[in-house]
Amino acid sequence: MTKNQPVPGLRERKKAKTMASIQMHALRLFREHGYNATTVEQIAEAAEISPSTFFRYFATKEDVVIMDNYDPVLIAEFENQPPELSPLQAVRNAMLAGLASMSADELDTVFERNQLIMTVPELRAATINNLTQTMQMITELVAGRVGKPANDLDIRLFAGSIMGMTVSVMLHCAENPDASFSDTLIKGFNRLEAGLTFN
Amino acid sequence: MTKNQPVPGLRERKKAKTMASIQMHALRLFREHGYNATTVEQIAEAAEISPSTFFRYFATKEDVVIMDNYDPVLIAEFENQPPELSPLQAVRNAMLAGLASMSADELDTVFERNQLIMTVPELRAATINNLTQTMQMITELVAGRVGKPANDLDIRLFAGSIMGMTVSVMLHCAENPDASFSDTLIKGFNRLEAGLTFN
Amino acid sequence: MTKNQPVPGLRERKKAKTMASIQMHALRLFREHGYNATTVEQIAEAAEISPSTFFRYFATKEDVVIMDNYDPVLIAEFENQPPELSPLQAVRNAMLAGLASMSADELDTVFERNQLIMTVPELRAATINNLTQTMQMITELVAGRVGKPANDLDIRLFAGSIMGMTVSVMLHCAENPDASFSDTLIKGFNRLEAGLTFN
Amino acid sequence: MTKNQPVPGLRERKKAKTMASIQMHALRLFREHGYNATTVEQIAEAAEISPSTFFRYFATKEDVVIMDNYDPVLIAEFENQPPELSPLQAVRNAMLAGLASMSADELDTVFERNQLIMTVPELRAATINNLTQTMQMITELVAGRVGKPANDLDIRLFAGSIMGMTVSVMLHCAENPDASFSDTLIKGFNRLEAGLTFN
DNA sequence: ACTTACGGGACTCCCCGTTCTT
DNA sequence: AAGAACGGGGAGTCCCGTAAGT
Repeated sequence: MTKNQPVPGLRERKKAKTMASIQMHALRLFREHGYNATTVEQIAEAAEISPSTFFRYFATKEDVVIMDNYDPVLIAEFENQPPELSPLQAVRNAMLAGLASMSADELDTVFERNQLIMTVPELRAATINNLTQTMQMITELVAGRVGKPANDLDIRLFAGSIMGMTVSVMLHCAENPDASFSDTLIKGFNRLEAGLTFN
Repeated sequence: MTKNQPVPGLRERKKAKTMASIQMHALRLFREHGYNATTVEQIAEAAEISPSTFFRYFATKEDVVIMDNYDPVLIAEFENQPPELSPLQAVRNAMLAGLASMSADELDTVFERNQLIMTVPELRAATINNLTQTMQMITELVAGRVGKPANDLDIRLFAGSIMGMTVSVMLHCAENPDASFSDTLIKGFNRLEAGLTFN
Repeated sequence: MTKNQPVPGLRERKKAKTMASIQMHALRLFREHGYNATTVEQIAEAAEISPSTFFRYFATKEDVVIMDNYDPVLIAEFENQPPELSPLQAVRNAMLAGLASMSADELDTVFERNQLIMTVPELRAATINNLTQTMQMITELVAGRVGKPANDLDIRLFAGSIMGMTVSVMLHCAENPDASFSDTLIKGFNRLEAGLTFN
Repeated sequence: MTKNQPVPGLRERKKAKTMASIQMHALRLFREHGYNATTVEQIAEAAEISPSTFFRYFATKEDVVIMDNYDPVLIAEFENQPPELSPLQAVRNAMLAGLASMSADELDTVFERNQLIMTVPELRAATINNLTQTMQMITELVAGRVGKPANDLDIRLFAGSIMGMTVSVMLHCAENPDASFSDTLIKGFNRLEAGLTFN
């Protein structure tokens, strides 16, 4: 299975390039004219593809903003966490490691996307829904760790709370552009760990 | 405007009746044919109104499922909570009191809607987004209690975590029809209070 | 019920006018560029409406060509036929009377449409399907006349044969522009009456 | 090209097998989810081919249902009919002989397809259109028999009437699953021969 | 006040041509 | 050379909102 890695195939690369091109043009148009005011047709034209090709790459207009490759990274990092960590600590470390592995450029994009997402209601809804799925994956990994079934209530509550906290972090960073994503996230985990008390 | 509260006025009542009728027919159609397969036109026809009237009562198709009157209840209950309670306890008690104030019939409807919501992705997204707004309100109330601004990070993290936990509860109750909403919610708050640890 | 006739309502008239306009522009474009080469968007633009409005008036692109008001005329004429006529004669007379009631202009349009229909395979298929429904109606009327149920095999065979013969007439007239529709139809009925023999 | 008829060649057989497989899966999916609700992509996946390969075997989605090999059989049988028969009798015998040459299994498939075809409007339209072409062929053969040009009106009327009658037979058999195809067809020809009279 | 007409955009699917791969 | 992937483009459906009628 180590084959196929070095040569991703001419086709794959072109596909990835097209996808990136669509995303780039879309984000630019969103920035310039707003999300709702930009039509798929315009994006398609800018990216020099047909509207139907757009939908071949992204199932919905929202997906251009929502989609990322954070999940596999997150999973990989999580599985690297030493077993002596509590589940909460393991998730925290995995998320931070995921962020740390990004280049400055990537982080900038993440930031801009976050801005957009938190501003446009539809996008926010879609993202949160997406996060739910991410958390479902976390659920399964954590379940493995603590030896419980994935549909266990406690595990679910655990994952849901982290998700909700993360949304708060995203909101906060969208409103406070100077705030560091990582730092804010750390604070969030700390508060969860402390039982959400106010001193 | 001499009309008083107890008699909401004939016009108001008719409006409420129409709204309830739309909702009833819509939920029935969703149950029978699925959410996406049911068009607004079909709902309008079933409720014997025109499609445009539908949009006078509900801004979007989603709203038929989403809309509820839980928010004002929640606020009222929250403001009744004694100040010696911690914010977490106050929110918990308010939510439970809100649930307790419902009739068995209302609870049934809530249950059915919850089932639908958690099954259909669009509805789930919309609901969670809606919950975000509810939590925004909670945020403000809690801010008043603890004497911090509403956009304070800690308050936000607090509200977000509760929201995420609540989503987990809704998901769990949708999958386990026998589970009690209140009981599950209590467990959720307990876990938050305990710092999301696994013994 | 005699009301509403003299004043068809401003709305109705506008609707009828829009419909006629769409049909006119569509047929012109089909004539100029061909049926398949003409897109709905072009028709919409020519008729100064939006594409979605087009589909409000005609369920499919084919329907612009197919739709006519011949059926109610046919029914009315059929019911006027004296009962001593054989079913075959009654249908023949009704069809001929329907044709005779048209103005020269209308007949021209019918001719042009017939030309188009028989040339474009999709249109032909749709028309024949449409004819099947017309014949279904004939079936019911004839059933009433001869005192048999509408799903009786003999009645069906009767209606089907007439339909098939009619298609032949349409085809023949499309290829021979000088042939009279009525005359050819009469010949068709005569042959059916004679048992499709060749002397 | 020394290969002979009895052994159609390995490649041909594989092609036929793929074709049959596509058809089988398609009909199953149509039965289970309906014609319109089934996409070509789903059929392709079920038959384990790519969507584009689907279109290599069948020009359109409709063709999966429509296509049969009845035409060449019909022609062969027709040419075997003794010249003393009337054209109507010759066609009837040829059609019946075609049916008689089928195995019970084949007849079952024909039946099921007929059911589907008569139920779904698009398929019905396409089939009838297809029949028109079959009748065009009959036309030519009959023209040869009676010594007239193929575009002769009488010949056309002859063919059209038979086609229409056949559609009625198909419709009737679709609604009455117990009816024998052959018997019903015989009745149809008898009525045509008798001049479509009612006792 | 309630309905109808209509616009427009998202999205799906069919079908076909071209290009790439094996 | 066969077959798969990729892409284009048009038909058609539905949602939702605005404007104009009644």
